[in-house]
Formats: sequence, C-alpha cells, structure tokens
Amino acid sequence: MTQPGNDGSGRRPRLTRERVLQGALSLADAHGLAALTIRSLAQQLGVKPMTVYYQVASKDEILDALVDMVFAEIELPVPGRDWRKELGKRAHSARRVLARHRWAIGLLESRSRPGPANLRHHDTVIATLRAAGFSPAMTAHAYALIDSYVYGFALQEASLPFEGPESVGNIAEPIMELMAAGDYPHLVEMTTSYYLQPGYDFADEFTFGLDLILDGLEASLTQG
Amino acid sequence: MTQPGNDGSGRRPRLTRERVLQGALSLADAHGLAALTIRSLAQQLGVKPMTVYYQVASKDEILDALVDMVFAEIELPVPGRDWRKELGKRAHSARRVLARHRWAIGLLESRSRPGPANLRHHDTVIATLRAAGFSPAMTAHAYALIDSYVYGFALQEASLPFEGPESVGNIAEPIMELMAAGDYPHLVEMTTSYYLQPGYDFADEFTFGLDLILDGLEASLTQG
DNA sequence: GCTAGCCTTCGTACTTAGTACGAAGACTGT
DNA sequence: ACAGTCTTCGTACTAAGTACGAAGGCTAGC
Repeated sequence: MTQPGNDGSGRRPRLTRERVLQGALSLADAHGLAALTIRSLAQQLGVKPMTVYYQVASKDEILDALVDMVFAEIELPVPGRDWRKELGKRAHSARRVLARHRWAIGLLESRSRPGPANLRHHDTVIATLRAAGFSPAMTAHAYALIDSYVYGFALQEASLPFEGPESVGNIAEPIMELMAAGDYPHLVEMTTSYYLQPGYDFADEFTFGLDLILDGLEASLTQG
Repeated sequence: MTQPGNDGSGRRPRLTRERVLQGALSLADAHGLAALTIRSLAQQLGVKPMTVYYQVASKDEILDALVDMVFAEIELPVPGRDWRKELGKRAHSARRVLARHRWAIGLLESRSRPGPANLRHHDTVIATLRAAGFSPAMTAHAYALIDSYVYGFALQEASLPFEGPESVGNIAEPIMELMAAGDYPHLVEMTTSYYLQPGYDFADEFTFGLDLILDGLEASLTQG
C-alpha cells in the first residue's frame, strides 16, 4: 500500500507535476504572478529549484497549464437547455473565476497554446449557441461579443486601483491628485458622486451589460 | 539657433525623455514587449544602458508612459454631438489603436497609474454620455459595458493564434492536432467551415457587437 | 541480499535583465 | 579660465531562468 517513492517513514513525498502546478497556482493567487518564480515555487514545494524542471520543461509550460486550470474552474453551459440561462450562468461563472485569479487575465494575451479545458470550454459554448438555433455566422458574432465582454470586464476589474468595496481611497491617492487639478471635471464628478459612494461595487455592473447583450442576441435570433 | 547640448558639429544630439519613450514605443511595436529591455532600448538610441536612467526613473515608468501614449492615439468623442456616432467612432478607433500596438492590452492589467491622456479619455467619454442624457448610474453602466467590449475584443485579437486574414493555417498547427482527436466537434466545425474560410477576418466581428450594444443603450435611454 | 541501471533530486554556473553608485566628461555662465 | 551643473557611462550587484551533469535513492533480477 505504500506509494512508490514514499517509504512511509516521514520522508518528503515524491514531487509530481500536479504538486508543481498546484503550488504555482496557489503562489500566483497569494502573491501575484510576479511572485511566481521557479525559486519561490521550489521553496514552497520544499525542493531545490532545479528539481522543478524534472516535472515541467519550462516556466512557460507552467503558465500555459495555469491558464488551463483557470478555464477548468469555469462552469460550462449545457447545450440544448435554455441557452440564455446557460450562457448567463457561464458568463457569471467566468467573471467570478477571473476575479478570483486576477493574474489570469494578463496571461490570456500572451499564451497561444490553449489547453484541453480551454478547448472543451470553447466547444461547449459553440454547441450551446448552435443548439439554440444560431447560424454559424451568428454563432461567431455572438461568441465574439459575449467573450469580449466577459474578458474585458475581467480586465477592467483586474486593473482597478482599488481592490473591492473596501479600501478605496488610499490606493487611488496619486490619481486623485492628478484629477484635483481641475481638468477632468466629469470624471471627478462621477468618481466622487458615484464610484466612491459606500456600497458601490464595480462587479455589480456586470449584470447590466450581460443582460443587455443577451437581450440583443435573443432579439436577433427571433427576427432572424 | 543651436539647441543646447547640440553643437551642430555632428555630435549625437542630447538624449531626451521624448526620444527614450518614442524609442521604447517603436521597439515594442517592432519586436514585442519582451524585446523592450533597457539594454536594447539604449542600443537603439545609440547610448549606454545607464544613460536611459537619466531620463526615466525606472522601466516601470516607461511602461506607464507607453500606455498613455497609446491612449493618446485614440480618437476622442465630442460631447454634445450625436452620441451614438461619437462613441462608435471612439470605439472603432480604440480597437484599431490596440490592434496596432498588440502589446498594449497586456499592460492595461498591470498598470494602475493612469496618465493624463488616459484620464482625459475617460473624462471625455463620460462627458459624452452625460450630455446624451444618461443618468450617472446609466453612464456607469454604459461605460463599463462599452469599454469591457472594446478591451475584451482587443484582448482576443491579441491572443489569436494567427495574425490576420493571411497566414492562418500554419501557426495554428499544434492546436489543430489537439482538435483532430475528435473531441471538440463543434469547435472543429466552426473553425473549418467558418473561421478558416478565405476572407474571414476576426476584426470584422467588432461592428456587430458594437452596434448591438449601442442599440441596447439607445433603447434604455429612450425608455429609461 | 546485492548490484546494475534507471529515476529523482540537486549543486554549480552561465546568461539576461534591472538598476544602484559614483566617476568621468561636457557645457554653462561669470 | 574656472566652478558648478548637467549628461553620460563603467562597474558591479541582485534576481531569475535554466543547461549540464553528478549524486543519491529505488527497483528488478540474480
């Protein structure tokens, strides 16, 4: 019953590719992408840097894997069911996942080796649209539209100067100084009278846009 | 009439912050963000690496400046005129600019020090929405929606495995292999029967989504 | 139980990149 | 001509990715 490589006597278990990738994910989540170095990863795993390279070929391979792990967390739509509800569910799930892993959105741009979870994801969304009755052309339009919105929203969330409903004022300090000069009056007005009001949460904006988009797609589906 | 620091005798002109930033921009455009190093930048400028640091405090400052230079290229809407036309124009301009500087979209996520062009941009778009009659809440909704779409679209364009209408098949090679296995049938069908058809250009998808969004906003303005 | 050979881990060191520090050179006004 | 300042640069330290090959440990067959 003893695992190979683990003699049960308290020795460190064998390093696996799984443990490397999980460690990388948790490091990125905890301290950001910049803190994910081979050395820091090795330390967290309790091994020396070069040991990591027995499990992965390069850091690039780790980053590709991370993107796919993030995709795997997104709830898939079910083709054939109410497409609006399914795609809405998927979009909300994607937003939440990308907000949980803020660093991920920045990786999407540089990685062009989609993994299996990524491809599965694409395939299922396309299947859902086709099953709903969208033509190939409309499917392409709809998919580009929905995904642009989801990714763009996540990108904006990731680059907000503040982190969430809390801690708004202090990090935005230098920006406020720039705005205080009196240029940008409309921006200042919106910021102070709206964005910085207690209870405002940018994430809440997501639903409005998503519903507007799905409404538009629904209309274009019935009209043809 | 001789510039200070340039004695007219063929000496190399004094290095300016302008020349540093322009050099950085052209390097990033030509060879990508990864190729933009202080050393490569210095070489292109005909100086030694540390000379650059007399003009900028750090590489981070260069990256912040690059983002602002890109924003400065985007055509601004004119508040008070036909808002739909103005915001449409701005969105198309933004897409073109971000497609021209593919590396820029990746910077948006990491930089949280907006520059003057960025702030001016935000201010003008907000002014345009307010002048069109949108309430503060609707302005926030509309702005988040439009920008999410524009940025997300640019992000997808930047991460496409192929570069444009040309050169589709070869770079996508390893992806095709994965898809060939028979999983992902819908993705394969869409790809072969639609995306890879001659004449298809992803950039053309932009108009559909933008119009749908502007239609929806217009409706919510007249009803709301 | 013993050893040949593979599987894992790691030590060392090379390369690229950002940049701190202070010296050297160039240019200014007096 | 000279002092003070502005620009440029030489040197070198640190962090990070990773090539190379050795060292240690485990397994199978004798």
